[in-house]
Amino acid sequence: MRRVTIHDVAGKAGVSTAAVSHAFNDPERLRASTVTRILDAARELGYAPNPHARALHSQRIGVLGVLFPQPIATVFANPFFSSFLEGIGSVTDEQGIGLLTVTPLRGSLEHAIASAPVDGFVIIGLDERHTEVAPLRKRGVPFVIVDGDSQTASSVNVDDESGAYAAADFLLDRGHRDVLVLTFETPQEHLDDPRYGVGGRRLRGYRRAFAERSLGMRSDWLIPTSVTLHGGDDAFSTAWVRGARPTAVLAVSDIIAMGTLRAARRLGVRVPEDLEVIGFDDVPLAVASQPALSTVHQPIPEKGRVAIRLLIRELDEGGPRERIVLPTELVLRESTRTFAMPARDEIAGATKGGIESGSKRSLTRAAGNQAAF
Amino acid sequence: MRRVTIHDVAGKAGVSTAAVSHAFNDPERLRASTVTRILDAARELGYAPNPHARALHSQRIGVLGVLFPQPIATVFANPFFSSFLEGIGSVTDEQGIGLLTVTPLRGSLEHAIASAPVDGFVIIGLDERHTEVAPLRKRGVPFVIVDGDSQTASSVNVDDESGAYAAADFLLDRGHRDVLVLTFETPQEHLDDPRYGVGGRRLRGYRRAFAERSLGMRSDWLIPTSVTLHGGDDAFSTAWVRGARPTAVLAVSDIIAMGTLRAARRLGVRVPEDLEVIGFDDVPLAVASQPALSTVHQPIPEKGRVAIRLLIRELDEGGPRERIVLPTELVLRESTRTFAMPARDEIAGATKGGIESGSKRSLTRAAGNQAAF
DNA sequence: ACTCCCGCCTGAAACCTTTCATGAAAGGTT
DNA sequence: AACCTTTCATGAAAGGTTTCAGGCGGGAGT
Repeated sequence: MRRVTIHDVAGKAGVSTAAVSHAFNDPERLRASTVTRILDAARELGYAPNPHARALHSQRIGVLGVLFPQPIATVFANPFFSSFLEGIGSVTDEQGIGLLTVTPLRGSLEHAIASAPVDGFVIIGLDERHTEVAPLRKRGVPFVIVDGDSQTASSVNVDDESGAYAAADFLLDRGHRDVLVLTFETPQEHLDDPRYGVGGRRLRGYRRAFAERSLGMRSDWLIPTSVTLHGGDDAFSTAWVRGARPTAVLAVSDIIAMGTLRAARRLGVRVPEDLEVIGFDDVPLAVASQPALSTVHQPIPEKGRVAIRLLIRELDEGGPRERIVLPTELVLRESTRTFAMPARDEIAGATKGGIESGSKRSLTRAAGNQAAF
Repeated sequence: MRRVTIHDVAGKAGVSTAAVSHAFNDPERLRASTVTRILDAARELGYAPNPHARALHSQRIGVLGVLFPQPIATVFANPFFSSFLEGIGSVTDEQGIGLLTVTPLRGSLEHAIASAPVDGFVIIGLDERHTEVAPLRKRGVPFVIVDGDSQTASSVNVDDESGAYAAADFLLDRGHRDVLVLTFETPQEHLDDPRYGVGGRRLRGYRRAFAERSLGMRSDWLIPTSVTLHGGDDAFSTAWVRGARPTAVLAVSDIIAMGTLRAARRLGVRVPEDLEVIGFDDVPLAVASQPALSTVHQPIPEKGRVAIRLLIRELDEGGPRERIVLPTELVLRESTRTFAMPARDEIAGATKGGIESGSKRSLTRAAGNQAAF
């Protein structure tokens, strides 16, 4: 059973293939009666233009790729990425563009990139230094880098350092000195390198707040762990069991922070009375956790939207390269002690757009100031 | 700046284009030295085979689509789908297959389907009755239906009815009579139709348990709501404000149930003392919620894995059509009163494979039969 | 002396669509 | 009646790859 092609339709409608093509792409050029005749024939045969053939000719497939360096299972397990994809998807849906998640295939990201039928990439968690990215440039495939730097492409980042600084500053201000810091697992030599990804930049923010008070971060209280509930749970409880008695925790990611919350509950440590916890990201769940998580808010879906719009613009108009930095903002909820209780409607509104709607605007650094709520 | 093609490489390496093709696809056929010469030239020029051209010829693009009837933002906002995609992704990654999320583009699912460059579809939440699906059949594009029925294609389902029955049965057994039922928003005429999707089947399960005791479900206590935290929160608090005083809640989805938990906390209703709550799905978060949610477990990632494997098999070998029904199982945690406290390691293990692995003493009746995989 | 086979490589067709340049028919003008 | 414009439709090329069916030069078998 061969697939039905434009020729079959042309035959059935008694016209040339060119006419069929026009009927689909530029019906104005044909007499109306011809168009309907062709379309009828097409429907009857179940014909739809072959996307590959079309793409071959037009050099456009109408699909954009989102490139992750992790296996896809890791991606979907992480609420941060879901939220990010949600932002991207809201734009692509509306623009009629498909979305391909590109992850290492059989472990090879290079292969995945080469064989992805897409017009361009949003790349997250990887930057130009990585060997997989360079060939894209060479092949002239446009891309936008998120959470990373680029000399040649547009990038979208968030003011990680200021956000992290604000969180640490807040805790140190309240007198905390025994602060446990939970960070991403990274090759040790890069752990702290601000050029090396999000983790490095956040850590630098923490460090600055310490340094300003002539304090140091204890290196054995800087614990790398995996970005899962379990990772945060494990990191905290292990430290606890070994005798550490922090009065506060700074986590570079909300899921890690939420794992800490869980461990604390199990260990009978009260949050925020005995332990204050501040995460990073403000994933949609942060507001729903128990106690609601204080965290450094970054506009995750917005980040996706901005990135994909930049990419689309580059594709359509070859717009100029841009480097965008979105603001971060410390949001205090129940995992830190505050006098102002969190507003009720913050909770109620969370599912329907919540945080976004409010105050945030300036594209550079709103970070450093305290919560807007 | 034209894209580099196979001709350029052939020219540079001094061979025919066919040789270049072989170097990439079937290097055995060429002398080793020729292969390296060609590959070197290719690398130098930054050549990678054009996926569209390749697909045009081979009739295969190496991408599978997951078809959702909702906008993509809704999809990624729902942990159920994330978990489902996680399962699918674990297989596609390993098999070297790309994954395209196909959602209505500019509101048109039909258009999205026609223009998707994929070799086949996993369709969820839609079945053959829907007009969008029929053309696929006609065009000979293989697909597998999840959570729906099909006369002609393979399908993967879960024993919704038995699972729901078990939940309702459990509550009624304990003497509850004032049970609030929270269900999906659906065109009213189909609300209860078991042929009409997952919601209908679950409702039927609840109803059966009621009927067996000659009880009826009060129709004004059957509340349709949106599948979000907010939806569950809202549905419960609205009912409460209107004077309803249920002693138990059955929700057809965990997110709805979790919304209920949130509302109850706000209203000062203690769970499980004053109110017992049972969800459906057992999303990864259910175990992490506070209190941990009792729910009807369904193997979500497994469902994805089974579906995609079925699809791949059909593509590769044209395997026969199958209808798979995976079991569901009532899992009691903290949102219902039990004497057995939930095992500690159930919580700790949740992030790393959790539920599946161990401890779940089958609390009622594992519904359905074990899957083929 | 002829055919066959071998190892390595190539020419050209096929995959399906879009688009450019062109042609034919119909209708209007002088 | 001759000529010009429009309007509608077409033939053929192009887009990049894969694969089928050889070709080439020479050694082995008969």
